[in-house]
Amino acid sequence: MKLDGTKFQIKVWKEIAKIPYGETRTYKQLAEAIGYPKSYRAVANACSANPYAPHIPCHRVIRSDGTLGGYSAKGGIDKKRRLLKQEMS
DNA sequence: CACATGACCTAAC
DNA sequence: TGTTAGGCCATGT
Repeated sequence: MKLDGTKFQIKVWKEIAKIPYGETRTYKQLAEAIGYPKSYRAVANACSANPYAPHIPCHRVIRSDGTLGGYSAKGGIDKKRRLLKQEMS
C-alpha cells in the first residue's frame, strides 16, 4: 500500500498500523517509537491528517491521561469511542 | 520567511 | 477535580 504524505507522517502512520487489535497507544509513545520523542504534538497532527482512516487505526491512539482526545474522521469522537469499546470487548 | 493551527503534555492555581 | 498558562512540533497559508 502507498501512503501519501510527508516523511514524518508516513513514519507515524506506519507505526500506528503496528498497533495490535484491541490495544491502545498514547501520542507520546508513538512519537518515541518513531524516533521523535518530542514531536508528540506533530504526531497528533499527523493523525488528524490521516486520510486512510479507519484503515489506519488512528482511533487506537489516545492521550497520556487515558482520555480519547479527539477524532476528526467521520463519526467524530463518538465513533472512536465505539470502535475501541468494540475492539476491547 | 513569519504567522497561525491543532486529535498534546506538564505544572500550577 | 476543573481550568489556565507556557512550551513543543510538523504543516499549511
